[in-house]
Amino acid sequence: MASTAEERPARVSGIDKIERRRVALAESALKTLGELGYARTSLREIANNSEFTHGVVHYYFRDKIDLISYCVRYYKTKCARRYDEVVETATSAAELATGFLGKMTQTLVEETPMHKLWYDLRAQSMFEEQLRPDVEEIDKLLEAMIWRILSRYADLTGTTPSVDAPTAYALVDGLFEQAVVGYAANPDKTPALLTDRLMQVLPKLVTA
Amino acid sequence: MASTAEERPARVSGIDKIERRRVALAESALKTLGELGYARTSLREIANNSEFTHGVVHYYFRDKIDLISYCVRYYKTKCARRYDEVVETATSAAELATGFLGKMTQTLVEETPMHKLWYDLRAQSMFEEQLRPDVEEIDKLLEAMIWRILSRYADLTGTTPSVDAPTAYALVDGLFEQAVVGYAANPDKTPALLTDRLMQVLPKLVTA
DNA sequence: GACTTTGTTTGACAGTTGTCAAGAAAATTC
DNA sequence: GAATTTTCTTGACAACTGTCAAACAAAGTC
Repeated sequence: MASTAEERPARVSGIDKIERRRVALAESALKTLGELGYARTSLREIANNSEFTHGVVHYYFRDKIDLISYCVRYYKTKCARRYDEVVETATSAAELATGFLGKMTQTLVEETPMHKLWYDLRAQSMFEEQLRPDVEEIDKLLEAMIWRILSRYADLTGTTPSVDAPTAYALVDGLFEQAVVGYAANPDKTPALLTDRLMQVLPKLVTA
Repeated sequence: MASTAEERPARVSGIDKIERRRVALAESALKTLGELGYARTSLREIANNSEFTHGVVHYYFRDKIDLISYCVRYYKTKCARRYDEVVETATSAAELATGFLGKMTQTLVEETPMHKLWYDLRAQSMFEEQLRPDVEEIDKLLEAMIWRILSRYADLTGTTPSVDAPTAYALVDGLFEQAVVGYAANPDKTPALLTDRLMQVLPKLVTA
């Protein structure tokens, strides 16, 4: 839903320009959102932390939800393919596991604000209906992502997944969310703990 | 942290009265918070949905965080012992499993707002440091709760848990959170799905 | 029954929020 | 290079926020 794009009589090159402006705004907004969270982030705060004025935000986005919604969808396109390379290039189960866990702890550490924001927005979507379609879409993407990994893992070990895709996603996501929440209090040990726990769990998700 | 209780020169009976008032305020606040979520709930909204005026809120709580903090701790005392009876009375693994799952789907359905609020607050705690100690405490309580169930389950099946307590909690919590988020969109099928998925997973958390 | 303590109401404050509109500036078109 | 369209700035608005304090009511104390 939302995010009006067409409706402007401008020439073709203008649409691209508008889209690029939108992306710039979204990137700036995501930075602020990641730091402050949904509840504490205002349009003015977003504008202040960017090179734009608060009026511009309203020129490119109908309202706040439109902006957030756009941000969420923009963000999704950058993250759900994170493990694709690992899945495609791994030639053994161990290689896949270490590659997967390496990338996962890496994004946990390097993109903490984005993950915090994601769990925040998913929680908000329980109260704000307008966010629900976007959140649902991302959840599906992430579920598919986990499923690709697990399928490949099963292939490489000569086994088959012993849980369905939604279950696998919920389990892995539970561990990852725990790590994201715990990372603030304990940034040193959390990545290793996550790795350890996923290593414990992964073999249990397949059966010979 | 927070929630000033002593510091009042009142007589003993007065403290109880104050505490009872606090509880009444907290219960009212929890109702509103559960419906609207943390971000959209203001002190005035809380007061409006109660028999009190917004001034009273400030008479019993130093500020907003103090109130929320109190609410969270009050809420926790009512929920982390939810499965104790089932754990103590079950005489077989099957009985324990069905009892546990029954209670879990029941609370999912009957106390949805509270669970939504919990996940919301946990997300907020990533951005609001003052909430962190309370959230951490509840998380520990819930972890212990899950661990009691899993231990008993292992006893009754003559096995031992194959994952540690934080892992078990993260896995079960992942499934439950998925159910809470999904419940809004699909209240009919979600409880059954949760039951099914937990039934798949539970046996995998123990080894002979 | 006067007096003090405790509890509550009410109204106000300063700040912030999302939203919008009028007009300046820049870009584009002819 | 004038006219027009697109982009941006600025300032304003109404509503809402957390907080507080002064006036008021109730209860308890001597």
